[in-house]
Amino acid sequence: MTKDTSDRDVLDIDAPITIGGLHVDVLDGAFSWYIRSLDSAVSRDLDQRMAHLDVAKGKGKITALLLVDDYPGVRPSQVAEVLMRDRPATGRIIDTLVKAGDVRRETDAEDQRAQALFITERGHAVAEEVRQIIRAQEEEFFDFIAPDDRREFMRMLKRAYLNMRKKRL
Amino acid sequence: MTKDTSDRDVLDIDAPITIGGLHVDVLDGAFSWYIRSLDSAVSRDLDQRMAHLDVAKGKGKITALLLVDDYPGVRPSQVAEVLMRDRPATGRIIDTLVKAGDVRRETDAEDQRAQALFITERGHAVAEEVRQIIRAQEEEFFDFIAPDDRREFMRMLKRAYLNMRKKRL
DNA sequence: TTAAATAGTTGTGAAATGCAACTGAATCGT
DNA sequence: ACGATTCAGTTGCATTTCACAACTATTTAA
Repeated sequence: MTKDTSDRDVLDIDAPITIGGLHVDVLDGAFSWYIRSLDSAVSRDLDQRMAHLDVAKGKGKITALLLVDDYPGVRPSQVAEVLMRDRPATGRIIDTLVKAGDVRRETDAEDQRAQALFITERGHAVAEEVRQIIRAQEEEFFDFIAPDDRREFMRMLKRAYLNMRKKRL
Repeated sequence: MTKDTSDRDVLDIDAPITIGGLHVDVLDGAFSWYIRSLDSAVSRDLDQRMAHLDVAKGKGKITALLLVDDYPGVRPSQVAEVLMRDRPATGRIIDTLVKAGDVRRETDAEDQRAQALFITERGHAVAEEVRQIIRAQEEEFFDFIAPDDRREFMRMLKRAYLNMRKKRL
């Protein structure tokens, strides 16, 4: 992997993590702990940044909105699979998007049981703003990692995600 | 759909992620999305692996237990800080640990307001098993990454975590 | 043509989280 | 030394999230 550029570091990465006087290194090497903590921090931060939008407060809504924006006519069941949620949960997420006027439900022409989801004009605008916010967060939280390392990090995340998903499904 | 090509190149190192017929990385490709999805997958997986333990279902309980195991006499407020939760939430987590017989509450000798938490024999055994499970998950999870890269990936995670924490607190 | 599978909805209960208000203990200012 | 303020933890409550089960409607298979 790319050698880390220590000269850019503001934080001493090898120093033990100290929180409230405790060296949390106990949990070091615990991949899952970092993931969970990062998720918590990232989610909180995103919620704040998106507080003014109707998709705020919930990772599900954001992903669903972006999915519909990218895939006109996508089905709720497909959204559910991406979200790793069951259909009821997904249906309710879509409910809020529809109620907010960001997404439109139609019955799929080929299968009367299914629905086809479409983004509205308003929803598209919101999606654009969401992407903007995500990019901004990305930029801010990665400013301490060199571009090459950032690229590599993202690649690792993706592989980890794929691996996990493969094993669980 | 406003994904610029440089972003796509970053993500298209490996084959595109396909879920339910959708190419998901065209959709998002964002750090936060991977983090969130990974958290979801990791948590679910950990819950399953720990289903037989009384600390199952919840990242808070696990971290709290390990903390108390490593720091005899630790205070709930310190635990709260590590967990990034408020005191009520932390208190209730500790409640369940106490009720399960894994942790013992004492009043701090130096400060009558505060508590000192201690692991019980049972709790220590559970903590050991938890560590075992975490190590196992880790091993299984990373089997596709070479040890060196694994170490580097962990450093990245740790950095991201520290940076996030620094900016938010 | 009936039976089974699929898409989505509704109902319900459990769990996590966050805020405000409260008790009791320590500390600070005068 | 005493009253006010701060701090540690608890209780109550309101909100959100999520999974599971049961239900309707449509499609597919036997």
